[in-house]
This record gives sequence, C-alpha cells and structure tokens, in this order.
Amino acid sequence: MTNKDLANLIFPNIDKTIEDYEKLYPSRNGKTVTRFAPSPTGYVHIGGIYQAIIDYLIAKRDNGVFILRIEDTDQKREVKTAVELIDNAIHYYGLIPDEYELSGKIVGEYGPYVQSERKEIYHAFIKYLIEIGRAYPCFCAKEELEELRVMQEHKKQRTGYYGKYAKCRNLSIEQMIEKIKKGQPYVIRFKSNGDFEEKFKFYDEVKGDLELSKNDEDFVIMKSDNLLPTYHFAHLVDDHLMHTTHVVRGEEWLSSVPKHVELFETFGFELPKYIHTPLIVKKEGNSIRKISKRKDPEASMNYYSELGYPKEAVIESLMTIINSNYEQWHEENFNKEFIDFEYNPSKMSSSGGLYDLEKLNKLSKEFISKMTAEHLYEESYKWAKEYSESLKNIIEIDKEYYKNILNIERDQEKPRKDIINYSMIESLIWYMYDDIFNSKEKEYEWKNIQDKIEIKNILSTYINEYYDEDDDKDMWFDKIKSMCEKLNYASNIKEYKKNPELYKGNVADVSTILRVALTTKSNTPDLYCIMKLLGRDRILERYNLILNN
RNA sequence: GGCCCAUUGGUGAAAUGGUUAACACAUCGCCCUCUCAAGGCGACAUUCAUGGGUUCAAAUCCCAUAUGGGUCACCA
Repeated sequence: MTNKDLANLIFPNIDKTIEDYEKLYPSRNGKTVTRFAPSPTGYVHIGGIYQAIIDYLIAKRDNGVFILRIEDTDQKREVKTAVELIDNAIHYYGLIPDEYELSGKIVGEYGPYVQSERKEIYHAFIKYLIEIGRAYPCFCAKEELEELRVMQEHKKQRTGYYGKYAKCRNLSIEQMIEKIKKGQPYVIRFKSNGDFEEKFKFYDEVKGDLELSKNDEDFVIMKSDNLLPTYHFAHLVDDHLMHTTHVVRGEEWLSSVPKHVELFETFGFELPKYIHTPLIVKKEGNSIRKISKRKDPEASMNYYSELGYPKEAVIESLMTIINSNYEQWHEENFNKEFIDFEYNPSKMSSSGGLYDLEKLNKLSKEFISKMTAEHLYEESYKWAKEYSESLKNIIEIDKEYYKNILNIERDQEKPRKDIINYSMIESLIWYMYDDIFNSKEKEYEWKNIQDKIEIKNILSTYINEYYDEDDDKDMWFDKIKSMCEKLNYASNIKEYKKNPELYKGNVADVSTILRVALTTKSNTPDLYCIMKLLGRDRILERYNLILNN
C-alpha cells in the first residue's frame, strides 16, 4: 500500500493534475493581479470596502487586473443575499472588478470565481499532496482535539496539532485506508516539515521586514462535511492559479503567514506580495478596539447609504486612512479623482486606522457644498426614493422650487457648507413648505427681542413701510437699515458696540425678528434668498400670523 | 499563556540620526458678518509610553519594562 493508493481511495474521480490546471490558467506575463475576496456572511463591512479600494488602486496603477472572488467555503455562516450586497456595494462605490462571477455571469478566463465551484481543482492539489506524503487524513474527533488543547494549556505549552501531538500523522497507510473504508469521518491535514524554533525572514509591504517562526502545525486543509478547503489552502490554490501578485488582507492574517509560506514552498510556487492592512479600529471610552459588525452600526456600509452620505465622501474618508498623505495630495490635485492617487503600502500606518465619523462629516459637507444644485437634487432625490418617504414627498411637490432652495448660497465662490448628508436636508428646509410650516407646532426662537409688542411693531412697520418684493439685495438691506434708524436701532453694529446705551438694539436684532417670524428659526441661510423664494403672499401670511395673535 | 505587531497633542498623523516636532480633524479666541454655516488669522506636544544604553547629536538605532492590539477553529 502506498500513498498513491490512499490518494486514489480518497479522490477516485480526480484525474486532472496540477500541470493540467496550470496549462488551463496560463501565466499572465507579469501583469499585476489583485483580488477582493470577501466571504458572503452578511452585510458589507467597512473593512472590506477599504481593502477593495486598495486592490482596485493597485490594479489600476499598474494597468493590471482586479478580481472579485467569493470565498464561500463556510456553508454554516453563509447568508444567501450577501453576494448581492457585495455586488451592490462594489458597484455603488465604483470598484468594478475586471474578472468576476455574479448572478451566473462569468467574466474572465481564470474562473470559476466562487470557491464552492472550484472543489475539483482543490482536490487535485490535495491529491498530489497526499501522493507525495505531505497530507494525510485525520480521524480525530472534535472532543479529542478539545482535550488536547486543554491539556496543552494546562502544561503551558503551545496549543495546536503539531509534532508529537499530531497523532494521525503516524498512522500507517493501511490503518488510514481501513478507517476510511469503515466510513470514519476525517479531515485532510497538511503534514508540516517545519521547526517552530527556526525563524525565517518575511517581507510585508506595510510592516516591512519581519522575522517569524516557521510553521510546524499540521493544520486542516480540507473539511470533513463539505469537502471544501480551508482558507489557507484555498488561498494557495486560487492565488496561484489566478496569478495574484498582491494579496491585500487584514492584519489578523499575519499570524498565519508561516502556514502559507510553507504551503507555497512545498508546491514550489512563487509567493505573492503581501499587504497586511491595519485593522480599522474604533475608540470607545479609553479603549481602542476592532470595529465590529455587531456593536458598531458604522461598520456596515449600509449605515452610510441609509444616512445619505455621498459615496465620494465615504471613499475620501477611507482614503485618508489608507494613505495619510492622500488629503494633501488631493488638495494639490483637486481636479483628480481617488483612482489617480498613487497608493503606497509603505506609507500606510502600521497601527490601527481610526475611523473618524467627524472627519467623514467634514469631508461630506465639503463635497456636498461643491455639488451643483442640479446634481444635489438628483442625488438627494435618488436617496429619498429609497430611504425617505417624507423627503421624497417634499421634493415632488415642486422640483424646481426644491432646486432653488438647494441653490441658496451655493452658486458662489465659497458655497454654504451645512449639509452633511441627504438625511438632514429635510430638517434644514422644512419651513420653506407651507403644509409643513402650518401643521407644525411652532416654537419661535426669538433672541434678544422677546417683547411681543415690539416684535409686532417691527413686523408691521416693515410690511407697511419698507418691504417691496422687487427690491434687489442691496436695496432690501438698505431698507432694513433705514427702518432700524427709524425705530431707534443701530444700523451699524460697530456703531452699536461703541454706544449700546443709545439704542434699543441693532440691525442684527431686527433682522432676527424678520427671520424668526418667517421660519421660526434663528439660524437660517441668507434671509433675502429665503424671502425671494417664499414670495410676497406667503411672507405676509406668516407675518400676519404673528400680528393677529 | 506562546508567538507576532504597535505606542508621537483631545484625535488621525508627518518626520527614516542633525534647524523653533509638518499637516488635518476637533476645541478655544479674534476678525468678517443680518443669524447660522462657511471663510481669514491665531492659540493648542518644553516633547515623541517609561527606564537604561550607543552617539558630538536620538521621536528616529539597541536592550529592558509597561500598556494596547492581533492570533492560537473542520471562520474567513
């Protein structure tokens, strides 16, 4: 009985060899290849998009290939709709892969791009490993392994299935064959040759030179239930056959690098470059921790869509964590897009990138302020149709009117920056709509002048003697100033500050009355623009509401 | 616990042995201003986790300690 007999017993129907597959997926002649390889286990995590951006950037920079590969080897955690979510997210953020398999459509010559469809390929590689005596079936039960772990912990030894603890590696081929024939369940383990005491050098594109201990664990490469490979093995086979040149993955993978190195070495395959990205962390009180799907809503890309952050702002904020010199670069190259940025892994922070919502808000405000009213209208309308019935209704009352509101203080050199995301638009503009204004319980935010008689005095004087719908902005303000003088308010604030006792107040106080009476709010965009949009009738109506009370 | 990684202001972060430790966010102040949002100007680390060492010179190199993180699955 030989290893070959064992291999044939386990994989009787696998005829293709590694060479066959290498012929099927020939060299890409040095082309840069990156891949985004998410597991379909739920919503899209911000760390995923963060990595996808890096993959995308590297591929674009080198005129290479960006692959989307679905890593669905864990059937227990799989969520059916997750692939769709991934699809939506990468398209939404404009990270379009060159090779992929989505809703049955395959693009690219190096597929399948879904791991569960690559079973035979993995089996061919595992079969070879068994033939050369570098992999073997392991019949240890979960409980046995658990006992082993407890015992190792108790003895303060390294936990794991290695060396003398790797019980099944010493089984004779006859014993293995017998157990298999009896129908005992098994996994396939890699048979390590490594010595943990020995070190080797490893270069990571982010961290630089590292010295790691060699792997000596006989880790599982094929699972018993669905006969699919574990991550480690799929990484070897897929990234070799797809000719991946740059593996971008989270720092949590750093500790399994020795496994991957030994695997690549035993096959004689060339190791890709590794970019182990710092984890996205979050500050909570005094402690910093990995951003988590469960606890942090902002970990999900849905969070940003639901609140209506423009995708550009989200990418921008991620870019600032990816390379800290990005912001400066973008300031100097304001007409370029993030794709033009030359990503440099060694410029990446080696500690955790802190995801900062305040920063996102700032970037988002900035981005929205630079949009044209037309563009903002389109984007916010698109958003409202999906996420906000009430904003949708508002917009549909009169689209031109809505656009005009958005255009207040926008079409100028230093546009107004007060919209952080689409979900807050409604709270900024509701008073421009009569239905909402009239139905709302009004809380007028009067400031310095609270006296009802004085408020009425100002309003009636303004309506009767000064207000003219056709005035231009200068005239409009000149009239307010004239009114101030008449009512004994300072028309000039500096003047007022010099001698406050000479006046009842100043032009700001008077303007506030005109503003609050119209909008209930003490803080609004340019009053002149608001009055222009509301028009004479509605202004009179709102002022009379106060005058007649 | 073993192994690995990290540690610069309130926060992110630059600096790779040599001027007053960039820049950005936040905060505060002043200016501008009809309010607000902006914008302009300015303030904000006697010091780079701590302790040693190397050097004419250290945030930068070395050692130790502390703290934080990652990982030790038939999860990726």
